[in-house]
Amino acid sequence: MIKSQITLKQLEALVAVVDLGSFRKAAAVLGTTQPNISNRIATLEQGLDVILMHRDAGSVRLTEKGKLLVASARKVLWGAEAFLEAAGRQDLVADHLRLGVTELVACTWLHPFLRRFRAVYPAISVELEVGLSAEIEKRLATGQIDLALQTGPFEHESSGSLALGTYRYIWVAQPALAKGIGPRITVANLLKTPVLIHAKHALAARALAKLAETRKLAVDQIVYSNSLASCVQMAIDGMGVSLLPAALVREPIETGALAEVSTDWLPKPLEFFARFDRLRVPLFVEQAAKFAVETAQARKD
Amino acid sequence: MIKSQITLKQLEALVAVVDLGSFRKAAAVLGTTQPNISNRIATLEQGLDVILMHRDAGSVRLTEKGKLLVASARKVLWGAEAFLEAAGRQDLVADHLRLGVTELVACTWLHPFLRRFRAVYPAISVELEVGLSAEIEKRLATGQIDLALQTGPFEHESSGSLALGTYRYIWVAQPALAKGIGPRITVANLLKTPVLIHAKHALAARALAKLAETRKLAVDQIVYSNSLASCVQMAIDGMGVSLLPAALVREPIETGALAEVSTDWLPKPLEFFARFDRLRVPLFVEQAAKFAVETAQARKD
DNA sequence: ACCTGCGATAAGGAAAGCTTATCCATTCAG
DNA sequence: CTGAATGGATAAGCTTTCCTTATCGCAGGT
Repeated sequence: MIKSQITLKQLEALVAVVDLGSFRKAAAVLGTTQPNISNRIATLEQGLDVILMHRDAGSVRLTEKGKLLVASARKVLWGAEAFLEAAGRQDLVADHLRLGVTELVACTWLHPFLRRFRAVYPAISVELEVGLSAEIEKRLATGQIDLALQTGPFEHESSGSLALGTYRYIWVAQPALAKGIGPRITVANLLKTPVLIHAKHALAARALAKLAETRKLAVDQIVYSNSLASCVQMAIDGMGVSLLPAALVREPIETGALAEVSTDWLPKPLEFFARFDRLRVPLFVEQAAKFAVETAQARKD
Repeated sequence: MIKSQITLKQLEALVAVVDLGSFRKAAAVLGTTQPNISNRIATLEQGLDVILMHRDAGSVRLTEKGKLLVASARKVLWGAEAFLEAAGRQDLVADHLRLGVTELVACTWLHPFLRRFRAVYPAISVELEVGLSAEIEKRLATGQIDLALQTGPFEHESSGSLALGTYRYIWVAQPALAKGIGPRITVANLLKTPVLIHAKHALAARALAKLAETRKLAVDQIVYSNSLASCVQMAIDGMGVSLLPAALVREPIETGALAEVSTDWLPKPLEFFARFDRLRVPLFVEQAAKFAVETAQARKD
């Protein structure tokens, strides 16, 4: 038995204030008024006989004890969310999923993934961020996002990591250009035409550069683009051959906008993972990671 | 955010009803009235749109979903208790500690242990049970007690287990009897007088029996007692020599009521452990186990 | 059939929780 | 230095929830 009138609402108010840095914002998010939040925090403090935060007009700074208690309060709320899940009422869990994905994910199965997630968690708003895998990893490590759908390898380990499958590369070019190059050629020949490649794919781009160096190949021009979609477009426009994940160019190949170029060399396939911090994150994030696995599997090619 | 007005009180009512098997008892324990409990459960059910239990006058049976949710509700409440602990307000956590101990513990450091525990958790009532180690282990395995202070070895593993130290045995007898036997003798000679031994100490009693068998020793009489205190008393009364944990006979030896008998054989020391189910139990049980370690250490001899 | 023990229900009152309106302190611009 | 803007505390009144007392209907045991 708990001989105290602490309330889930009070704990909710506490973490909202801490996360948003302001009573008024917390009130807005929780759908109530600032004085009410003020009251919940004050009641909590009185009930515990503890000062949770110093509020000098314009700033809210947690006390040491406050920091401790916020962490503990989060666990209680996750437990409550898990309870609602167990009751099959995910619709009553309203929270944010801060999601970071790479462009390849965004261009392939992100949409069906989000549909699936929203169907199960209609009340959870998704804050989406598309970026380079390295950027996303950094934000995951600093706790700025909850779930990362990104490519390996990683600098830091994360306590939760599910494999999403691999994505093979292919060389593609505008059909006219491809025909000019011929059916089955060597990379040596390929490099005599401009190459469009995604800079961020550290592995693929570096592997190609190393290959050119060790084999002492002549290189016409390599265009690095931070945007995969741009690579596809430039390839379609006939600017050169491009090394791209097969999944990304399936549609332009089917419509004849691009043609595959067979060569004697391809980089290792990309490996994708759903990553999160198992200790720091509510249950629905883990669930979202599982959805990602299923969605990615279904879309596999 | 939780878009539901589930309340800690509701969850508390739920687990109380399940644990006590009755709305009225739950009301009594939670310090309120039966209609109030009725209301809390009903409100919870309506809020979740779930039927938690069937109540045919005179019996309360959980539904399948109910069982699931009770487990989840417990976790939330443990989280809330942990929150109060983090706030340094253990006094606001009122619960039961169902404690099983062996007689040796009860006769040595149980009291200081309980004092220590009550000082930190004044609101937690302790339900104490003294029994044979095997009995206690069984009750721990079936979830009827939360914490066991018992001797190894164990039939089943438990997810939480802290070593409490070892207790060596010594042979003792009434001083007059001890003097008659002599200062340093063999077990062979010792067994010619009646031996008082604690049946439950499977290891010690069995070791002695085996020794007698392998060495083909003549045995006068072995008295098995399920009560350690009785062994001590019978030894003091001069009924024979007794093999007992040293800690238990320190006081009668100091007052001269008993004297140690040196022999060429002693069983292996008793090993004590504090055991609990880490997954099933609130935080204060783990804390209690730590107190047991410290208390046992302080009393070590 | 009767008594006993259980949970559900109804009605009134007590105690929260919430909102509107206002106040006071700090910060920053001009 | 001043005035607007921002952010939290406070007061008063109202709404809602929660809790208690009293009573009912339903089963099982005798």
